Amino acid sequence: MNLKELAQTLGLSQTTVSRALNGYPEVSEATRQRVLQVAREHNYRPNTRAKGLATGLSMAIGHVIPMATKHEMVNPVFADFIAGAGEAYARHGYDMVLSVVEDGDEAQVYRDFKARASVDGVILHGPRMDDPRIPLLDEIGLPFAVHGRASGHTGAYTWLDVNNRSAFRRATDFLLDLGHRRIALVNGLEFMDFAHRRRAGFAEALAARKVPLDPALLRSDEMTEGYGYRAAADMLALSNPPTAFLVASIIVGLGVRRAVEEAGLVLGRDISVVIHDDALSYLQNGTDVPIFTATRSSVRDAGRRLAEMLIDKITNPGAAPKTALLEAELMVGRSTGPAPQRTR
Amino acid sequence: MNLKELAQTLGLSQTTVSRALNGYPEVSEATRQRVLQVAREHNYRPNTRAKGLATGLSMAIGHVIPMATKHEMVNPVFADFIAGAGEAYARHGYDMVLSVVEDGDEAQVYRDFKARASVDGVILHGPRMDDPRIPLLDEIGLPFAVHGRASGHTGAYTWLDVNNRSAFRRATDFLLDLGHRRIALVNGLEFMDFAHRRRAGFAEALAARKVPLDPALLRSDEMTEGYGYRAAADMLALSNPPTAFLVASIIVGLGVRRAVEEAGLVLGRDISVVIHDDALSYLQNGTDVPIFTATRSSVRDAGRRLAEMLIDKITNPGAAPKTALLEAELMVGRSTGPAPQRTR
DNA sequence: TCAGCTTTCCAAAGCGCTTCGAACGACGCC
DNA sequence: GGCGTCGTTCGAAGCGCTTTGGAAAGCTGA
Repeated sequence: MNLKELAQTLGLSQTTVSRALNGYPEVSEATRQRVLQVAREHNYRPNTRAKGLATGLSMAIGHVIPMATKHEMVNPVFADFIAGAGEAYARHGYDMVLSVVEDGDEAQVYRDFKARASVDGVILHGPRMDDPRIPLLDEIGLPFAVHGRASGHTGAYTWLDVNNRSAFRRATDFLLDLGHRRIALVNGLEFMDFAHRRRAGFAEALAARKVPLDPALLRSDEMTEGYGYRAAADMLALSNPPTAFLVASIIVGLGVRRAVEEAGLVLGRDISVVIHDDALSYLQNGTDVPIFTATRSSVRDAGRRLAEMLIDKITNPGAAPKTALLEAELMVGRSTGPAPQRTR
Repeated sequence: MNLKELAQTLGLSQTTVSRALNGYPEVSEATRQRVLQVAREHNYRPNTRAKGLATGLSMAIGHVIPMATKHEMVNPVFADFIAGAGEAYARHGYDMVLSVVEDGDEAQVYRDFKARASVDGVILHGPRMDDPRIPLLDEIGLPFAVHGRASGHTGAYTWLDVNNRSAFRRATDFLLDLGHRRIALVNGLEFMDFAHRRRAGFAEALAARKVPLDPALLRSDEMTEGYGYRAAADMLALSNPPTAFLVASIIVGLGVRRAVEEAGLVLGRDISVVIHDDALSYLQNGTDVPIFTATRSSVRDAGRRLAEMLIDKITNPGAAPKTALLEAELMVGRSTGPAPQRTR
């Protein structure tokens, strides 16, 4: 059933039917109701492509999923982010189109999106320090919103980020307050902007208390369980091991826990661990008392909000870019405790 | 730059340019080269919607992500499946469109996909026993391919599945061979087809050895870490606890391990655990020796293959539906060992 | 009654592409 | 020389929708 047929069965012109369906005022309430009624009966939906062609809008938003070629790793945080964004899109009638792409080929995908006019805007994931994609998108004129920020980029753009620096500063302070002095940072890849900021927050807190930062206690890699395990196992084997770990994600945290337990140590007594928790739906950090003490910020929520911000930007192209900086909650769980006395 | 402009700059008709770009034979090699050259220089890409409108194809494939309303849970396996499928789509010039939807509203999404002609086919995720979506898609005439199968559905359709029954039968046999007699099954939700088949394989193996199946050792729920923990903790507290666990996924397995270790038991010595491992990129089951003994089958690979199968079906609508049954590998890791003697 | 509004509806153009049917030379053949 | 054939190119219709610019009908007030 297309518009023409629908108009015929109604005995009206396409114009009137189209207007009735799209809420234009120049059609009487009576005919509008009649049109809506019959359209519903026939489960009529306007053809997306025809509508898009006529309006010049695609009512779709693109997400480019970069795939780390190194480990063929897909960021597990995506699933939840996209679930959140998807809710917002559904509410506003947008489709979500995904493009999985090898790490370097993103630029071409954005150019294609624009040239083929297949999306009205894109969400930029995993921004790096001084991310080249931001000027690129500005240049090709594709509206975008960034999940995170890109330090080093001057100029306004729409973004939503967790305050990673303050979160990790607070987490470090928390461990320092418990008496820990040898604190390890098991970070993500530090060319990623969020990891860079986390490290800054960590360093800041140590410096404020004049606690030296030991390079032997810094790790940075892709956030897998195996990485957490190896990093923690290595550092626990040091002659002067850390008493606490600050860990980039719950997945890495699971690896750290494995190493701790394999070393015969007890989490929350011998070794304290604070993670950053994205509140992933399938890896909840405990239901009652959190397993891990954590800086917490829902990535699904971030998806929802950032999608709204992008839609807003698309519908009001003139407005100044909006930004949102979310503070993470610091939730105390069972993985932290006072620093053990120096008897080990 | 659109076709009209491109044709003008070339001094050719749109027809000729279009034909040159789409590889039709009735254009001389000389002009074709010239057209390709100039098109490349201007980074020309045909407008997706216009092309789709003209051809009647959308060159897009839909994925509906059902979101369990109960726990707002998003299946973590998606990320990897989609990465695999995305590769195939990219290779064949298809876009991937995602729709996140609450558990019950899927039917409407499929109807919309068809009515709006926004996709050429869909991938069906997480089939249930006797899944109503299969007849629905048949009825509305939208090509589809199922990741998994739906027992109870007669009639041919395109699917790709892991042989869950044989995988779990073999895993159970493996544990039985090690002397285990009290084996617990920490399964997924059993109205899901895969979980149902796994349970069947498990029961089959026990029956073949005349080992009674104790209902107290059966659990079934959404596959989260917390579920694994609670299920294992509960069962370990029984007066007659299991010596081995057969676990639905690595995430659930992590929870089981937590419970085992919290009970002061050692994995692979006191308690054996076999998981099903989807080879998730961010939760690798060890790099060298697997942490968990596992039945293993890459879900990313499944995504890649099933996407190819669907594209094949879309391009050859006449052909009989293809199916693929993958055997999981049984990989021995460090989480299993001989059943402990009855001294505990 | 009639000009002047409103209200309600419509015909047709246009979005950017594909594709059918036809035109136009050039060529070979009888 | 006329005719069919082949290779190459083009004009124009059509995909399903929105939207502009009217037009017809109904109403108002002088």
